[in-house]
Amino acid sequence: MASDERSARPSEARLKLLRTATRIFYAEGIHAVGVDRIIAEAKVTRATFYRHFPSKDDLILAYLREVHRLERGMVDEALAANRSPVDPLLAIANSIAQNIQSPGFRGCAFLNAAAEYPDTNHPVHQELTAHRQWFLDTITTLMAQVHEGTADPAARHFVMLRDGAMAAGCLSDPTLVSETFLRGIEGLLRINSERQSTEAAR
Amino acid sequence: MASDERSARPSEARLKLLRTATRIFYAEGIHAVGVDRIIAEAKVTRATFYRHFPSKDDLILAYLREVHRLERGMVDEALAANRSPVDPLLAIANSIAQNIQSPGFRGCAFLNAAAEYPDTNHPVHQELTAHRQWFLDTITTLMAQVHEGTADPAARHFVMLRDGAMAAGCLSDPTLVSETFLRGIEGLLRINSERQSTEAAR
DNA sequence: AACCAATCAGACCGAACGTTCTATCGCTAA
DNA sequence: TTAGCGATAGAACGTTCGGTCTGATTGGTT
Repeated sequence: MASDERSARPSEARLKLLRTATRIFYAEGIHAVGVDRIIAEAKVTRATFYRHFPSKDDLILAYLREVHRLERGMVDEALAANRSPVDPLLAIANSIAQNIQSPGFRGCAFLNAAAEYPDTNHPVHQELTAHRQWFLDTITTLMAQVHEGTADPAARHFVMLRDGAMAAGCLSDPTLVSETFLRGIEGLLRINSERQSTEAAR
Repeated sequence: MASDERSARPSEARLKLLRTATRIFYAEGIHAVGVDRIIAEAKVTRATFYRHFPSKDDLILAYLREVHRLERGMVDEALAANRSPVDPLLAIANSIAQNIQSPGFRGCAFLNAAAEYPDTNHPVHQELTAHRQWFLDTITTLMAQVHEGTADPAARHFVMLRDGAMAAGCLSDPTLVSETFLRGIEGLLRINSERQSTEAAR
């Protein structure tokens, strides 16, 4: 039965739409680009667009989910090549640093979206909040394997450095930002490994 | 001569416009709010608006300059009560932490603007870049009084933590974010003070 | 051959966008 | 008093916004 393809139905047009939207939304912002622009660059008609996405908001959500999928893939790669417990964290940090230095880097898609959708009840805001929670949870789990006692604050520290690096990466020299970020992560992981002795005095 | 008031001419209407724009732009974003909304809430007519601001972009620039003025005032306060060299840095960090926890906090106005105006040639982008450079320079100068050798990377580290804290402050628990931020700053300043002995081996 | 879903082409909708216009009002200086 | 000027009010500009609708054309399945 060839008609039973509801699991594998990428629908060429939908793919083009999503690819185009991802590129333009990330590069130029969400409110700044209209539906006309996207269907023009995707070489697709209005009717086709509204067949696949009931509204622009649905396309925006699909865009964020696509970026989430890509980032999750990056994390999974770092997880797959895990030798010692701290390696995945360093691998993720290196991946972030590499991302910042890559051409066309425009910051964190989710932080950018948060700036445009401050209303916490808006689906877009909730989508990005969910992504951030997933990332924090992932880092916390990894951090717990380095030092259980301070996993939570250490993970929050990691994410804070990441957020700062991603935010500043396209506003000043990406190389310097990456260096600062990696130095910060190294320091964080070093302190977290050494803390066992000093923390006992508290 | 009462006509010679070109230095002190706030022009009630202009003040209302700027105050309203600052409040709404910061709370809801820039592209998301139109001129209609601002003149309605400021209780001012279109003609009056366009008398004081040639275009919406000019109002946006005035908004950013206003926020810059406020932040500069905060830094000046921290500078005024300087006892030891590290005190101003801690005062600034505390002020940031307090800001994050204050009601209505919506992140960094300049990072939010950067998300909406990625074009580096746009006046708005250049305005926020100038602000960020000023802040980095300020922190670098202060950091140089703690330890000259590592002032530059330490200042970048400080700013990165600030950016991360400001970005995340309205996306998760502000109290936790503030704590994480202050812990990070404390660690940074402590390391920077202790580094003299360990850095010699490099 | 007949069908059906997807795509295309493009006119069309009301609303909102940033901006300009005309005209009136109220104050102050000459 | 009057001339001038900034603020007021509000209609209107043309464009773009997100979204709908009609109708023709395609291409694979039955």
